[in-house]
Amino acid sequence: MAKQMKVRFAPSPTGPFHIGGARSALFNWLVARHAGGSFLVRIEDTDLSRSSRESEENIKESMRWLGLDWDEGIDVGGPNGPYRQTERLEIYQREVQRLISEGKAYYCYCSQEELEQERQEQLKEGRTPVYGGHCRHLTEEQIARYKEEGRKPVVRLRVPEGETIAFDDMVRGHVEFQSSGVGDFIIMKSDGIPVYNFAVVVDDSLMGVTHVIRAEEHLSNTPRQIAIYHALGYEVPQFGHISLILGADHKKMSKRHGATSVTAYKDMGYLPEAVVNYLALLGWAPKGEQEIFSREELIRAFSMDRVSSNDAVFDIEKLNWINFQYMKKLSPEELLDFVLPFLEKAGYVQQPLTEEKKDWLRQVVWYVRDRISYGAQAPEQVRMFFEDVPPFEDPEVVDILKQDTSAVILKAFIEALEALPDFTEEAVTAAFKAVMKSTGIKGKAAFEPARIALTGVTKGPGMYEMIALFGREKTLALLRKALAFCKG
RNA sequence: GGCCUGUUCGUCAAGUGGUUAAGACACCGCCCUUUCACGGCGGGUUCGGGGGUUCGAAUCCCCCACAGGUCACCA
Repeated sequence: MAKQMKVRFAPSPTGPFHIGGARSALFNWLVARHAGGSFLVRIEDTDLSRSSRESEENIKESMRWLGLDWDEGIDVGGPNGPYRQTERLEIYQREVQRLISEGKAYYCYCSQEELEQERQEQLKEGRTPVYGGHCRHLTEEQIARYKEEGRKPVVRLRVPEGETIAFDDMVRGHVEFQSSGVGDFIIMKSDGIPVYNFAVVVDDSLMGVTHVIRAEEHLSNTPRQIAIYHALGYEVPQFGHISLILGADHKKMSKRHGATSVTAYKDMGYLPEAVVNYLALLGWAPKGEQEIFSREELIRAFSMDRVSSNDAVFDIEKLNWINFQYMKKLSPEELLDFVLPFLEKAGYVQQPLTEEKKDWLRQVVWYVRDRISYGAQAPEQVRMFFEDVPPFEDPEVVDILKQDTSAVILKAFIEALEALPDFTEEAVTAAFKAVMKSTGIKGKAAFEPARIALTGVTKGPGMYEMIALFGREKTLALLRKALAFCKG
């Protein structure tokens, strides 16, 4: 029986959880859930100066928000812990010592200045910058001298020369590198902390990871890591390098492209299922023509052989459309709950809410639901319920109000509404229709002045329903004010 | 600069030697509608360029161009 598949997501906690990282995590998660394998999360915090617990928390919180649960790793534990690299230092040191004693790694005393100089020379000659091997075969005397100088050594891997390092990538197919382009690279820094490539290999091996699915930026690290697997005598896993997410300018997504963190999308009022759905479609193509996938459907349909190898531009418009599709599925109660924080932030409502107010809000929000793609768009769509009508200044608006028919129809509307016993949508509709018939003013000439009176603009959702939601008092006050403007 | 990866509508993409080159978002037009939005219907010189191979190439091969990634005691 084949070994159970184990995949992992191993972020560095060096900032807010990036949308690209989320996609890597998602693909791993989908692969694991599809195959009935397990999903591990490990924290790669060996860069002491840039790592923070705050970032780690943000990553975990974001993953939970997206619904990407993991079976082993940080927080949930497991048989291969600890799952934070800074807590695994002895393990790396032990493995490094093993390599040194086996002659597969060695101490290097070259200073950073010396290395930099070497690098510059190679670059100038148009060659791949690799370590020249100065410390590959040091004598006891040389070592003693270096120590006397107070030099702190790093440890380098002895990479076999003249070899071809090849692997079959799940996304890219057969990929080859020459070991001469790799050189003896550093596996442990002079402070005794292993370098990323080394820690990754040790952890993935010891933790039993079978498939390494990560972003393409790691593709050129892979030959180095394979060299480490070989030196350590561990089995090399399957690799799959997924493409990068680019901004609209086709550059790698970064801060200047606006929202790049998962938290930012959460805060803008995107639904986690929608973000997951969109991210899945970015770089992966399902077989049929379906676009909207539930979590279960994604798990069932997902496979690495339909992951595309070219970079993908992040398209917020498509995300908006997908989010809109998911928002349409919400019930009035769910929609209000979802949108309420944005209304609060806009200062439109304040907790606690009476049942009556809540009921009204539910109707208001439901009324504008097909104009909202994501939560943060809600306030501007309901502003007429909470803010004063802007002054009539726009020439187009003034023009309409100054038409002769405008005053006539507004006056008639006011009278009809005043006489209305119930201020329901049906009653309001009937009253308006009657007025249009009696005055002979209809269509734009009837609706535009009324709409302007009530909202200040010529565009917006259905008017009868809005009037019913406004209520008698507000509606009449606004109509009278506009009528006064018409005459004045 | 070296190495690696990539290049099908504006964007995500299907496509694996013979298709009218799917579909979705966006865009444009029409319909619906008091308006806008929603919804419905319809539209668009899309295979980076050049050579091959082949009866036939988006699909296979070579060259070029462009883009991205990477070459740290970062991950």
